[in-house]
Parts: sequence; structure tokens; C-alpha cells
Amino acid sequence: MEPELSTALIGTRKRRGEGHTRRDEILVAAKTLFLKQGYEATTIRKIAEEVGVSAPALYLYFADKEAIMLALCDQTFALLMVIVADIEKTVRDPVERLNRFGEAYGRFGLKHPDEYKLVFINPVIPEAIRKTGHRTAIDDPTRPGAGGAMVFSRLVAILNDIDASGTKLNYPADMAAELCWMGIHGVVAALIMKPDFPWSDREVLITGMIATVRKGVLRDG
Amino acid sequence: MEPELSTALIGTRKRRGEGHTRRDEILVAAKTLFLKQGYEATTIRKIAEEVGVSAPALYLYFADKEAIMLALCDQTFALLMVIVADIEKTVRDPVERLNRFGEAYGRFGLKHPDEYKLVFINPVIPEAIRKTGHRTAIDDPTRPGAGGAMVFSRLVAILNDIDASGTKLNYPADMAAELCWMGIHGVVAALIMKPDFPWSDREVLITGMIATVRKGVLRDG
DNA sequence: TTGATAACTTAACGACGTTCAGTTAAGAGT
DNA sequence: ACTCTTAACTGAACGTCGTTAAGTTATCAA
Repeated sequence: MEPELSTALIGTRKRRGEGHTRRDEILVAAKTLFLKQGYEATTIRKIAEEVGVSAPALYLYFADKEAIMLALCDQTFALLMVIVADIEKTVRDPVERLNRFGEAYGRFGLKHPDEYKLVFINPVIPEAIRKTGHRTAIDDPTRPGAGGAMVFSRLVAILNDIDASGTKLNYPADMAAELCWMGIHGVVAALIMKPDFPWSDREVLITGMIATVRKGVLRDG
Repeated sequence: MEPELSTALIGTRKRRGEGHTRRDEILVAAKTLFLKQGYEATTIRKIAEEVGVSAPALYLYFADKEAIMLALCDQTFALLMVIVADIEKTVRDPVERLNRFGEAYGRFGLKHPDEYKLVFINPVIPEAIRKTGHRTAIDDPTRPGAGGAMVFSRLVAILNDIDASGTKLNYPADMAAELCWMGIHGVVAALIMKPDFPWSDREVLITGMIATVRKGVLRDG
């Protein structure tokens, strides 16, 4: 019988040079468990079992558990970056861009609560950075978990655009962006972490918070 | 030699009926470790060692690790309740009360980051409630971890006072309170969870966010 | 002096992330 | 066809965790 290609048979040993396909299988399995059971219940051993491989095998492809989870998050946040990039391309008015960004960001967070938790609520600092204390590594866009920081940087850009376009800000652009992000983040974080609390309607809270930070940060509201 | 009173000698067996003093010792030891090393590094075994007792002994006084941590948090949040109660007593103008509440809340969160994390950022739902799904238990003010909810309920009261005093709200009082809290919470959560990020000045962010949510929520800003 | 029982200990369970020391098999070089 | 290197992987184990079970000790009322 001919040896089959690539990822066809899970649990079979990979041919030389095809380890990366196993890496992908690990990410798929991890995502399944992660979405079904959350971060804590997604254990190395369960992922390995799902893939059909021994637990230590995962360490051939990832430094540790965090690395697996952050790789997942970056996959997800790449989707948000696509949405944001589209908004930046198609929406001319920078204030309207701010509105659309806020809506997209809020909805995205509520749609991907587990990834949002890991990136923004319980940020996991990769072991490599924690150990070395490398300052520069924080700016590395390929660093696991960097997706979140990139999203924030787009918001800063939007605030700068608003300022440049004539609508003046009540605060420096950096701080204005921080206030906007913190406001929306507060909404998303609250709804995600206390889902059983009798909050008001989610959509209304998001649009309400956007209106609030817009009024607070722009000189003419 | 006379037997010494109460908690004098740590690590010695308690006399009958004085178990509650051991309970207090556990809380003191847990607080020390918790403030020094954070939640995850504060293990049952380390607390027990600090107290001078075996690890299982802690289970005579607390149902599980969460119960210990929540008891600590409630101790801390009782301090915030005192501050809030004082504001409500001394500050007549309800809008000014909102300002003062926001400042007190923000500063308190930054001053007690570990407790804040446990109560508001990574809320720990007590096992008793999680298992039974008891709805009513959530409203029980003596429930461990309830301190946070009580603080929020004071904010709702303030917003109702504002509405009643003639300054009309842009949203129902409940939702207005949610927006106010989410905004300030967003600031505190961001500063606590990403302390190394080059945020703007903490005090300015807090007062800026208070001004922002005030303008957003009150009809005449 | 005894008997009940509060206060506590030792040992262990099952789970976790991770490491180590090997084993297997693919595939290039001869 | 045989050998050699090495990518891919395994089994056993380490040290940690929260927690439980079963047994022990010390106190105090009767």
C-alpha cells in the first residue's frame, strides 16, 4: 500500500520534514478543546490524546502550554485584524472609523470570549519574555500574543487621524486611545467574566459606551 | 506553667472551642503570602507551613482554597465599603458623589490589585453556588466574594439619586451605572493586568474616565 | 477515670506541566 | 542493499498542586 499524504491518518508517525503538519493538528485539537472547555480544562494530556500522540510529543512543536494557547489566539485575532483593516480601507470619515472599530472590537470580543480572556483579560506573558525581560520583544509583531497589541495600535492610529482631520481631541491621542479602549474593554470584560449578571442589552451597552467615549474624547462630541 | 491564652504560640494545638483563632491565623498567613506572591503562588501547603500546621488542617476551617481567598477579599472590600459609606454620608451633591465614588474606587483597585483581580477580573464563583446553581445565593450579602457586588449596588444608588435630584440621565439608571462601572473598571483592569505597558498617568486616566462617563451618562454633562 | 469529640497528622489520590533517556523509522549517501 | 544520521516519537518519571480518608492526640465535661 502506498504511504498516504500529509495529515490523512492522525496518530501515525509523520514522515521526515512533515512535522509541521503535526503542529497544525495540535492547534486544531487544542482549539476544539479550548472552545469546548476553556483554558484550564484544556490540558496537555487531553490535547495529545485528541491528536493521537503522547503528551511529550507536543513539546517538539511548542515550548509550553502557553505557546499553544497564544498561537491559537493569534490565529483568532488575525481575523479581527482583517476586519479592522477593511474598516480602515472603506470608511473615509475617521470619526465614523472610530465607531465602526468600537463595534467590531466589542462584537469580536463577545464572539471569541476565550481568546479574548487569554489576550486581554488574563494576559499570558510568554515565558521567553518573562525570563529574559527583553524589552524589544514586546514590539515584535510575530511574538505569540502580539495580536492584541496590534489591534490597539490601530486604534491609536485612528485617534491620530481624527486629530489630524480637524476634529480636536480633549486629550493627547495616546491617552484618548487608551480611554476609548479601556471603556470598550470594560464592557467586553464585564460581559465575558460575569455572564450571569443581569446586565443591560449587550449591543446597547457597546454602542452606549462608544458614544460615551466619543463624547468624552472628542472636543465637540 | 499556666496555659497561655489564644493565639500566643503559633503551631501549638488549639484548646477546645478556640478553633476560630486558628482560622484567623490562617487568614493572616494567607494574606501575607497573597500580597507577596499573588494568587497562584499562594498554595495551601505554603499557608499551612506559615501557620505551623499540616495542610489538611486548613480544611477544618475553610471548604477549599477559594474560600480562603474570598474571605481575604471580603476583608479588603469591607474597607472600600467604609470609604464609600463615608462619601455617601458627607457629600451632598449626588453628581459630586459620583466623582468621588469613581476616584475612590479607582484608587482602591490600584492599591489592592490582587484582591481586585480575584473579585472583579477573575471572579471566583464559590463552589457552593456553582454546584447548586442557587440564584438567591448571589444576593446573599454574607456570601464570600459578595463585597464586590455590594460596591456596585452603591453605584446604582448614586445614579438613582442623580436622576431623582433633577439631573436627568441619558440611559436608565441601571444601564448608566453599568456604563460608569465598566469604564472605571476598564481603566483599573488595564493598569493592573498590563502594568508594564507605557500607559498615561494613572490618576489622569482615572479622572479622565470619570469625566468621560459622567458626560456620557448625564444629559447636561 | 472515662468517654466523647474537637483538633490535628500522616499517607495517599489523581491530576497537572514538564523533562529525560531512550526507541523507532525515514531517507540520503555509499 | 547496507549503513548512518537524525527527525519523530514514546514510557517512565519528577515535583507540584488541591483535596480526601483514616487514624491519632489532647481536652474537657460527666
